[in-house]
Amino acid sequence: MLQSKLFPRTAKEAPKDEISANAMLLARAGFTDKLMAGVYTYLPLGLRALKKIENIIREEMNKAGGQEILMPALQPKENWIKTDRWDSLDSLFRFTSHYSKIEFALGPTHEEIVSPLAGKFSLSYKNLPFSLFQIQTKFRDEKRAKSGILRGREFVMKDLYSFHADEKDLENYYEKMKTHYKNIFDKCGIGDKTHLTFASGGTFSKYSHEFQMLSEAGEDAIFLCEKCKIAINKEIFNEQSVCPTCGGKNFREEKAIEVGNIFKLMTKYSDPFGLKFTDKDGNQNNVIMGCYGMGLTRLLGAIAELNHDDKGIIWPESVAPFAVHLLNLKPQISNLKSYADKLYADLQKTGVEVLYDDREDITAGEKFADADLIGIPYRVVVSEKTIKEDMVELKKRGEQKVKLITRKKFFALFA
RNA sequence: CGGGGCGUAGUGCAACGGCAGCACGAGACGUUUGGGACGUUUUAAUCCGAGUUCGAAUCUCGGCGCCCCGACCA
Repeated sequence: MLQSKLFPRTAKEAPKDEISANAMLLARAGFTDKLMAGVYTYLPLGLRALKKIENIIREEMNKAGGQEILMPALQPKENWIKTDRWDSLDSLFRFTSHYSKIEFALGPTHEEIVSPLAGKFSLSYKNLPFSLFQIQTKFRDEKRAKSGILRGREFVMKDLYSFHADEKDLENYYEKMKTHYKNIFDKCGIGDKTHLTFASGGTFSKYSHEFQMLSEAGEDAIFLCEKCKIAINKEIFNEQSVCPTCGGKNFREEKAIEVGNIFKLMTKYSDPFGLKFTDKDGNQNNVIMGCYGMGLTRLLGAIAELNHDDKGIIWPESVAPFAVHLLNLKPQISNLKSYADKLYADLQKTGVEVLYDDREDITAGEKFADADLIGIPYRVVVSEKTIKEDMVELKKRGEQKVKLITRKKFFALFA
């Protein structure tokens, strides 16, 4: 991608109404644009990063045996009446068609859709277990949208629903899903900071689990067990201050961002929708369900929140919108231009994603500042200095040292 | 939903009740070019509606919007 054509340009100052680090940096660097409170456009750089996260999640959900589907965001009132959530769920967006007077909801989650969906097809124990997931835009009428993309009224979420013949099978799958979630956070570069957290299970199981990433920007308080590094959330902590995993009693209170959560739904949704299966003996039983959520846009914000300095974002390689930021300090000098153009073309041929700062009449300082702000992992500089020695200058974002290496060595990094 | 703060060029900030100004950005010309360069010049704004006043960006009331704290968040 040529930076001279990249929409939009970066901004020196953050919008005055953004306070949180993720929102200020993502806005300045041109990743996001706010349309209204809690509603954001994902610009080319932001969408690229979001797609990286999406693919990491999709790959892991496929490994978990999930089958990807796409359910409607526009949903009929009746489904929500059946579960009593039409009136009770504050965050449900509801509206009426001007023509037919039919009432609709905008989906904040999809138990009300996926449960009857599964129930449309006669299930036997032979079909179970199976799981369905989607990556889709959700709508929640938040009382208070906040912290940039961390809590939005419209956001992108992965939600997976699993269907089982008995509780034991759900339990097994649920445990496996913890590992898949951990893999995702590891791949996104926040594994070290993200802790499995015991949370209230509601009326159907003792606990649910959250995945909480330590951050001062977080809105949740968790209590981290000093012994096993598993956490329990405030609600649970008030009831019992013993670690459910290791029995430890020493906790450290931390602020954290909830980047995922998983629930055992049991029959809470199969019940109202009559989602049953036929067992070996020909009896009809309720399907046992689990659900597993993860906010992609929130994850993007959390990663930016965790990985930045005063100059900009420091993207993990797995999530960065590009792998290499190629800076030509003086594109108006023709041999520098042809050298950098060739490097750009060769990188692309090798399959390296590269953002090429080919802009003329922009000072070197501004190019460096933009590179720091955008936060692409590898910065490669072409200048009179480097071309003289037929070397490229390489610097990793977040590190101080700059080194001159041969083209060959540089390309070997991406072999 | 309770409390607090704030709405002025594209962005960030000024302006005692009395000519809306500065910087950045964007455009033009020239000089520059390894950490957000310089000169000349052009461009562009008072959230909406009432009220008080000779006169309102400024005061009052209402609305709308945004941010923060809290509550809430299957």
